[in-house]
Amino acid sequence: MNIGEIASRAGVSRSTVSYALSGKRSVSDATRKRIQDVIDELGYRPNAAARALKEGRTRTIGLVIPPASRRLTHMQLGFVASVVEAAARADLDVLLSPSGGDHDRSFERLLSGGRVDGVILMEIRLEDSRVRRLQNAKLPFVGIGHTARAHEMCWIDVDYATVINQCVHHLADLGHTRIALVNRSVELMAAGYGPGHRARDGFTAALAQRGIQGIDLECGDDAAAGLVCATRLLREHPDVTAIATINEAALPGIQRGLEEAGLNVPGDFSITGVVGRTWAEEFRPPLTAADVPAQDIGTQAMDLLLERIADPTTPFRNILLAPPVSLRGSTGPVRAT
Amino acid sequence: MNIGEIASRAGVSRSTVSYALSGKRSVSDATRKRIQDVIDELGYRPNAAARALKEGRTRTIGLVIPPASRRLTHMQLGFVASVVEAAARADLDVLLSPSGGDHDRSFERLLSGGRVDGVILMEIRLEDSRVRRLQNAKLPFVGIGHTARAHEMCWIDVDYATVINQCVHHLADLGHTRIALVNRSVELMAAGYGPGHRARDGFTAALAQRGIQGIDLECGDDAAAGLVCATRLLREHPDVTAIATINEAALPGIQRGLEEAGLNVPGDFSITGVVGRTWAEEFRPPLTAADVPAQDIGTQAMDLLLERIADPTTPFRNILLAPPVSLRGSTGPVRAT
DNA sequence: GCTGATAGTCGAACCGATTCGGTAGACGGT
DNA sequence: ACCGTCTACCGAATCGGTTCGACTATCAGC
Repeated sequence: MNIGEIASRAGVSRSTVSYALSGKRSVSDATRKRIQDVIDELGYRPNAAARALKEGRTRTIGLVIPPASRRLTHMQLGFVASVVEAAARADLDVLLSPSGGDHDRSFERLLSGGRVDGVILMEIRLEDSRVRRLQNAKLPFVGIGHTARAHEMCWIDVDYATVINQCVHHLADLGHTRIALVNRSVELMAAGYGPGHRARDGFTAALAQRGIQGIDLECGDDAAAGLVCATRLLREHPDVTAIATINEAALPGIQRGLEEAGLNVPGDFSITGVVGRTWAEEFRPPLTAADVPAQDIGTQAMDLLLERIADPTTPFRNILLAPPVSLRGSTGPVRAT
Repeated sequence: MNIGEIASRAGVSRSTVSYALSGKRSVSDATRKRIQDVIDELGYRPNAAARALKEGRTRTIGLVIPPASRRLTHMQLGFVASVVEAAARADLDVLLSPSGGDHDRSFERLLSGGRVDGVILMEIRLEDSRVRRLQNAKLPFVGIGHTARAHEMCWIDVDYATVINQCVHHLADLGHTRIALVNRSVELMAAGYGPGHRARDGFTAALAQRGIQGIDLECGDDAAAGLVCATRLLREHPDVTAIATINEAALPGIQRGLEEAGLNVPGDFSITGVVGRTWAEEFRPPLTAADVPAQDIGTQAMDLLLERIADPTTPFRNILLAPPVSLRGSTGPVRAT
């Protein structure tokens, strides 16, 4: 069932049906009604591929998420949810591509001719070949995260350096002088994952500013790894009294590790995190954390993308967010010994 | 840049380029190489819309998820992740449609001509108009969940009735005689959300079988609601000593409520849940729960869908899973008074 | 040397929409 | 009566692939 079928049943030409639907030219009320009746009766829906072919756009955007094997953090989930919601508001569909590596077939297809009108890229590494390939494909795209060369693309990102810097200052203000940074996984760090490296930079800078010492740890992205990491930290560095982390997924495990070691939070030990807003409250005790407005970030990424799709020649815009640290129950003054 | 451009640069006809790429007719090695060189040089990729138009299929499936406003449970997230992964393995793309209601534009687009080859539908209600609309559109689809009329469609589902029944029996075995069911939200129940109603049925049946009494509660799908729900339960029904719940999202709040009331789990109070596998371990204490194999379910849903796409006339298959209750640390014998 | 099979290629039709140019008829102004 | 303007509609081209039928050249079999 195609537009020709509708046209012949309504006794008009195909172009008239098209104009009746799009309203781009005038069609008499009588004709329009006749056409609409036929359409309603047959349940006709215009073929999306044909329309996309002719119009040269698909009204679909691609969203590149971390590979399915890796569980999304709450923050990433917030990004995905808000991008999807923003796309729905703009009457756009979202094509999901779970791909991290270079030669991911799903990513290949995204690049392929006219599959999507634009792409939002998540979990970007400092050196990320996907960026170059999107540029080569001349596909408008926006990053949630950015590469080492900030100027080469349009992005929105959390300022992990500043955020971790603030966390360390907060802990130092409370008297902590031995602080550990629990970073993302060894693999991600080795792959040059931006937030991890920027967090490390912010951590090192803050330590220097306060003249205190820190332990820099990498930790797998799940609760089990967090438990192992916390346990080892307490054993190998018993003088550490606080953790700052950007590793959301490890947090429950870190907490469990502290608990199993008989440490009370915040009485004996302090933790700060960087987590999606609304999630910090779900910890016990509620987590002192930089509350990342994941909803806003997804929405703004979508806005940036729409802008680029509308006019691909606009200069790249970069948005860096450094949400302040919200004080909750997981940090306190260092215990008097 | 289209196939004609490649053809003329390689000095062959468009059809030869097509055959060189698809391999459906023989092309001499020399010609194939010449074509491939031009393609590599120009970075040509066939237009997806044109191919879809001609072939009559898009190699894309639609995944209907709950509206973006509602946060996905871990279990649902597991479904999404595994469907996406399974689709990637089958070289299919996934189009996301966040839609619960009837007249969701994103769902409309999914139905529209040839947008997707098939659909996986999540969070199905006992009466769900989307099912009828997919049937009318003659679009192959598979439900993760099912309607009141089990025979009308192809689906895979968790047997919430049996699972909750088992939970209650387990609690009763431990001596609990006042058990509360914490169900999903009032809104979902009112909308006829299947798992909620089936869980209630299983709960009622188990109570009758054991000759004990229960409290049937509805609870919003987040931690805050869980806290409120638990607090009120303890106040209004102080004789209750155990909770069985299918409400994953409320669990952290329920735990907090018990904790704030000074109740020790499992010493004073027991909890059982129905949660995505791997998540039960992340609770403190680890949650006695029916571990839903969300990964398998997504994968199997995909298999069912591929089967239906390949042959839409196959009889509907229905798969009902009742994962056994895994004993962990959140249930124990009722406290001697 | 004739026939038949096969490999390699081309041209044209086709998928289902959109859109441009054209035209018939109605209507108003002069 | 003539011209210009609008409205309402039609026909054909077009988007970029795939695929069928046809054609040529080559080679084997007899």
